Amino acid sequence: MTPVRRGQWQTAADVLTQLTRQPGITRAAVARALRLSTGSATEVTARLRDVHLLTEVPAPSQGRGRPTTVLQPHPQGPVVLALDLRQSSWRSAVVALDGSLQDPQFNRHRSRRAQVVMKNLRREVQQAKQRYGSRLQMVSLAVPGTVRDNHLMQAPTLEWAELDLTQVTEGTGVPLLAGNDATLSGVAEARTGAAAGAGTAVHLIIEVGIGGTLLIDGVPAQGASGAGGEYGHMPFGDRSRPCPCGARGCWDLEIDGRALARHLKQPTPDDPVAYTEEVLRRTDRAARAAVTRVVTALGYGIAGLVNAHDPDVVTIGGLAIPLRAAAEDTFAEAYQGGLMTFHRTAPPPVLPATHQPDGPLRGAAALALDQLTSEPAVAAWVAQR
Amino acid sequence: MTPVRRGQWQTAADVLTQLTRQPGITRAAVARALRLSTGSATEVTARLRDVHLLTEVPAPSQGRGRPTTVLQPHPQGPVVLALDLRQSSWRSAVVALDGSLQDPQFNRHRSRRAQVVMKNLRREVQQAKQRYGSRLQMVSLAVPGTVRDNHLMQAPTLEWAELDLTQVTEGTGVPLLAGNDATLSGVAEARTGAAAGAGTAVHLIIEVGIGGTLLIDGVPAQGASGAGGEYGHMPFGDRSRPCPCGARGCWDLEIDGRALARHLKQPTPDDPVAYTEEVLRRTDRAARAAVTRVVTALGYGIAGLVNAHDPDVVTIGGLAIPLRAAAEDTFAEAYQGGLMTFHRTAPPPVLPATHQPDGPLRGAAALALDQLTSEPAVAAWVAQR
DNA sequence: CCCATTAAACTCGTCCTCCGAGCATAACGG
DNA sequence: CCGTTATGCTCGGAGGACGAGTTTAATGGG
Repeated sequence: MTPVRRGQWQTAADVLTQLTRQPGITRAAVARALRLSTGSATEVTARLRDVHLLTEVPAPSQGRGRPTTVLQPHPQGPVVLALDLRQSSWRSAVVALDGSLQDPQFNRHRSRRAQVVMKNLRREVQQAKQRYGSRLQMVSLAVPGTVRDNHLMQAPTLEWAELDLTQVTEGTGVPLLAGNDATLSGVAEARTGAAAGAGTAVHLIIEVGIGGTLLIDGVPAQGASGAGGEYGHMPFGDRSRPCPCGARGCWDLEIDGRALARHLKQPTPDDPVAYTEEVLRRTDRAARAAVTRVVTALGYGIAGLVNAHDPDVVTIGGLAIPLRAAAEDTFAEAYQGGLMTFHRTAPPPVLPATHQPDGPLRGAAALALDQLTSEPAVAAWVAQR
Repeated sequence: MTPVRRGQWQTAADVLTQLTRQPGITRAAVARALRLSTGSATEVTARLRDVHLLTEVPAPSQGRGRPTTVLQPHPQGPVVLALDLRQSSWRSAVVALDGSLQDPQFNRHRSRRAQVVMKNLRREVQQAKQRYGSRLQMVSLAVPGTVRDNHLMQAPTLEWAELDLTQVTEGTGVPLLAGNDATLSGVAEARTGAAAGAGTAVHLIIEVGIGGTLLIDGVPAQGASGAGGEYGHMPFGDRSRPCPCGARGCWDLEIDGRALARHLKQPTPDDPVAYTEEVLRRTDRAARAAVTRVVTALGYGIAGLVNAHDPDVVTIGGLAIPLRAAAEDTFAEAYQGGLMTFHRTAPPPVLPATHQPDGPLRGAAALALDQLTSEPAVAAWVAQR
């Protein structure tokens, strides 16, 4: 086998990366972005066409000048299977190099037992493998829990024990990329959502507890083993209060349905999300007071994260959006009040996430595409053919 | 986000980067690390020699085989002036491409007034410019305060108002790179210190308050404007307590000399560092109890950061080292107790920083060298000659 | 309706880097 | 002293990117 020369496909890989970042981009736009001469652009696209990585279709003309072409993934090009596992359902989509979700599927769990769910996911992977063969280059899986080296460590909503997620791709030989759903929805926001273009972004999502991630140039800070972003377990709260995670005083305990129930002197709800929505609909003083306390804890915590990370923007998802909306002034006051003085003149905006239901799926796809459009992966794809 | 384009001098830049990471590295070792053929290594070193970026000296032979050469910065090569501004003194050193500190200087402030100190620093820069001419490619400045876009925003120890730091290089045309001292000492630890080789590292240093940084692959998470890493202003403390930074409940207020004084019911000390050292020398019960409280706050806070960032290693500097040493069991208990369960089997080690006094200077140099050894900078150096 | 204008694609010679194979060299050690 | 070993050196060749020159396909004013 001929050894692959260093960087041979670097520019080709860069072109593909552009395609994933801006679906529907034209060849001329790519050339401008990468500062390629038109000659180089001609050559690199021809090469990519030859190896079935992209096709070109005439672009609608925009004013004078010879019309350019729109770059599109090749119909025989590589694809990724993106999976999003949730508490009561799971979703899947096939993703080509432009990041568009094809053939999206939604399925309810019939059983929530880990082994049954795993089996269903494995079947989905096997079907994709059958359908796409060697075009299927990667499976990317979002899960609602702490992920570490493709193992699920803690999944409070699913109530599963530690679980090896690689069984999802077992027998297919397709590489797996598993990640936390909050982290991945953050990736989606940072790439094509409310935090698009931000150098540093903080993403937070409240469902049961709070999840999130720090994103630097669209790349999540995953930590040593992929378990980074557990902001819910920073001790922003009352240190006397134990958290199921094992620590004490976690922020988690101050900002979700369990906190509302505690403030309302009710037992811990079975479904904290539904419970929160219910409390948000109430208009009585006790409910409003409980919401105020939770929103205050949210605003202060976000301010602390802004102090620590100095992001361009903060994006929030899940229950954080209606919670803030229910007490906007309270939130603004807590957020401002928690900021260091010099941040106050132009505090980073706290924006609602734009990808809401698709976030984890799109983020999972984006991280997989990062790998597929790396130089070694492109070189390997060419060699494989 | 922006893909790295492989320019003409990419491999040459890679070689120089290797040199900054491992001073005294041999040509053969570089070739192995970068997977270059011996032919390419010969060519790239010859090219770098031609443009005065490095020289080679015979390496002491290590066993059989033709001896290789040690790569060294060229005597006419580019240099960086590294400056470390402290509360009562400032240091400087000239740094060549191997990161070694040449001509280190130590100076006490005669006056601590901002304008006087700035003038002295400017004079140092001008002298370096005179001595090194166009070889002086960058000035890298560490300051004990929050830095944002080369402006000093807050400097509690210096008691200075907001200050434009670019005046330090005014008139010389040399680019300035200013950064927080704690951040830069973290860079030094992550590159060549206690966190060397760590993918994700958290660095914390207590002097007056606590400073620190998150390092990913040796690169500090600087945030949108360079003010990232203000971990001291996360609300790990008592929310009723206002912080001079403008926020409330800051961790800062729980872990330094000011916290000790509060616990001991004494007025806020003028010099919290000296005060802390004094309390650490005391053996009475009240002092021990105060230290215990502070060390507990330190351990819990670090655990929270570990939960959030999942680092390979945590490095601590400044007063954090003697504080922990004064109550090791207390620290270990708080640290363990604050971790999420799955972190407890193999918690990241909390190691004392190894670069102590040189940290900021070495970190400042390292970040400047990152820029000098980038492909565009190498290409620019070649074009300039 | 034609043609100047415009923007982009295409062609091709050249430069540059890196590779690999073959050869040369400088150490060690029996 | 010579075989072994690791490395450096030389040179032909491959391939990507550039840039200058040319061609092409659109617009829009006269």
